[in-house]
Order: sequence, then C-alpha cells, then structure tokens
Amino acid sequence: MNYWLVKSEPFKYSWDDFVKEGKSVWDGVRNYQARNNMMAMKKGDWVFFYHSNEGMEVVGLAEVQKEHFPDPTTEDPRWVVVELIPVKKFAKTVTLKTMKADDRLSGLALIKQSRLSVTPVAKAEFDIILSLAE
DNA sequence: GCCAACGTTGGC
DNA sequence: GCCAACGTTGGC
Repeated sequence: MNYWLVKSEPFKYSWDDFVKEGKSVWDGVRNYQARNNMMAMKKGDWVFFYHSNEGMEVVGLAEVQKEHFPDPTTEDPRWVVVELIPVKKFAKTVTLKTMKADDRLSGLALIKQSRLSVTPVAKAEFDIILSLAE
C-alpha cells in the first residue's frame, strides 16, 4: 500500500467536481516524474487531493480505482492516466502553511518539489496529514 | 503580477 | 552532449 498526493487547480477541476462525477481519469500529466509516480500507483492506494494556487490545501482523500493506462487525450504513447474515486472530504483541510510549519513534514515531496503535480507521500507523512485533517 | 524553480527545446 | 533560451508551474 502506497500513498500519494495529486494537485489540481480548483477553478479547473475541484474536489467538488470530482465528487459530482464520482470518479476522475487523471489526464493531462506531461511530466516524466509525475508520470512515473502514476505508473507506480496500485489499485487501492490512497491519494490526497490538493488544491493548488487557490486554497493551497489538502481537501480530501481519494483512492486509486484503476491502475495506469494510456492517456486517452493524446496519441503520444509515453503518457498514462489513472482513475481515481473520492473517498472522503476532510472535516478540516490541511493548508500548505500548516504542512510547512510542521517539522515532521519537512521531507514532503510536495514542499521540496512544489511544481510536481503527482508526488509520493510516506506512510508516516500520510498519517500525520490525516490526523491534522480530523 | 512577480519571480524562483525547473523542465524542455534546439543550436552548436 | 552541452548549455542558453524559453515556457510553465505555483507560491507569495
């Protein structure tokens, strides 16, 4: 079981859009590192849903429903997508500010590589963020 | 709106 | 294969 974090700009695709649709094919990723992370996702892995730009906070938890398959939005065979389903919206969102202020989260890939749209989350980090969300 | 960080492209 | 130029992302 692995843990991840995906970013989305809420005015493009928000948590509410995600819940409304009931699932999401995570397409449009055009970065090798992010792609590699998606290829490492397994069905049942948990994924934090983070709002970038506006909000800058983790808003909910998703689950990997389908492991990687070719990105239907491009002919280019290099790119893949995964399918995610919403699990739950957090009672309390966890802001970037909060995570940055927490020493235990100083190694978080989200913080170290702020431009990467799909990042891994260590189990310890996952547990900490989850505890902050309740 | 600015700018730092970083990835990609293309000329040599 | 190097590196300058350029584009994009995302925090502030």
